Amino acid sequence: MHIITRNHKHLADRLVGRRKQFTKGCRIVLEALKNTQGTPSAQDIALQLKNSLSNQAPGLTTVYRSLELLARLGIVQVVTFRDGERRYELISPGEHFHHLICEQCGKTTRISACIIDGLAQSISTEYSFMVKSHVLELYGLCKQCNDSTNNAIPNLLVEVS
Amino acid sequence: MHIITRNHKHLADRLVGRRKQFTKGCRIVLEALKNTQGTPSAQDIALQLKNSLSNQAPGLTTVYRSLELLARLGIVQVVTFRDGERRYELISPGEHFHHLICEQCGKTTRISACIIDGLAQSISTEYSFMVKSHVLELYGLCKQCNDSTNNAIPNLLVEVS
DNA sequence: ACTAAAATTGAAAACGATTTCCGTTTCTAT
DNA sequence: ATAGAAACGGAAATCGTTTTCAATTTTAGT
Ligand SMILES: [Mn+2]
Ligand SMILES: [Mn+2]
Ligand SMILES: [Zn+2]
Ligand SMILES: [Zn+2]
Repeated sequence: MHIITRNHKHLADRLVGRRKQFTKGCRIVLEALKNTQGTPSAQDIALQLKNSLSNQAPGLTTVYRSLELLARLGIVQVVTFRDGERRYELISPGEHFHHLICEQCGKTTRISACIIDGLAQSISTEYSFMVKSHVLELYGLCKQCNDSTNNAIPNLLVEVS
Repeated sequence: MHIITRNHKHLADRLVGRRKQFTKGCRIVLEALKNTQGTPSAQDIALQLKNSLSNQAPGLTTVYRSLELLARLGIVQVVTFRDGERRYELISPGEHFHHLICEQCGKTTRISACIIDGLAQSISTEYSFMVKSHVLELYGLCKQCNDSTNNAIPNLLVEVS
């Protein structure tokens, strides 16, 4: 906890609004996100903490509140896939990711490829809209699922919509 | 056998799949979508129908069921913005849209500009992932909101994150 | 260290969108 | 007309998330 406090001390200065402090709960949630790969939901995190920390684990409410703060601080990205559940992943401030989501096995893959550069410019001129952020998620089949599906039903159509 | 069939009717429904017919409820909901611009939620639609058709209006449950069928038929696109509420809009089969969402006034604009063409190909080769569909939504400020918030800076800035 | 004020915590309750249940109504085919 | 199948709709359930609020912990002033 000392390490994390030191590493993110600069963030503590920016705390404004409801949540004012970078608390132990936040530190624990941040730690959990660091140690987890994937894109867990708040309940995933709370459960994992309950399993690893038992009675020391922060409650679900605190997990939600911590995630909200971390997101506001810019070190957590909130992502929502088709099931509507909010999921969270660690980022560096200013960074963002997109995802490949397998519709069959549910596996998600972070990708940093971003296509916004030209688009934002053309949107700006065509619609007079200032793009400040964007969401891009790609749905389809991962290699394994695509292979196994093609074996069962050979030559399935390749549709890009 | 009648008793058993009746008691487990809901299970059988789930196995076979739900909606089978294009019913009056669907027709009414479809009509409502045609006459509405914007991207209404199921509750928006139900309320509007209640206002216009009074006791003839389909109930909220039927609105949900109709929207589900219309989406499955490919003539309704389901979109979810940051508030997580599902919204619906009419499309031609195979068609899809993206949106500009003003973070200040909430105005949304459909755009048909699509960036998937090159991306799906490069994703396929780099990640062996078959892209079948995608979600792209752009958040920012519409012209009016941008002008009123930064009247000091008349030029439209393009911030891409 | 003491103490009062401020902030955080978490269990329970509230919330809101969506889904499920199930009795009633409508449709369809004979 | 009749029976079986499907749809309807209101109530209840579900589920992720937020709010409430009393208790606890932390902070800041002395
Ligand atoms: Mn991007
Ligand atoms: Mn597209
Ligand atoms: Zn897969
Ligand atoms: Zn606006």
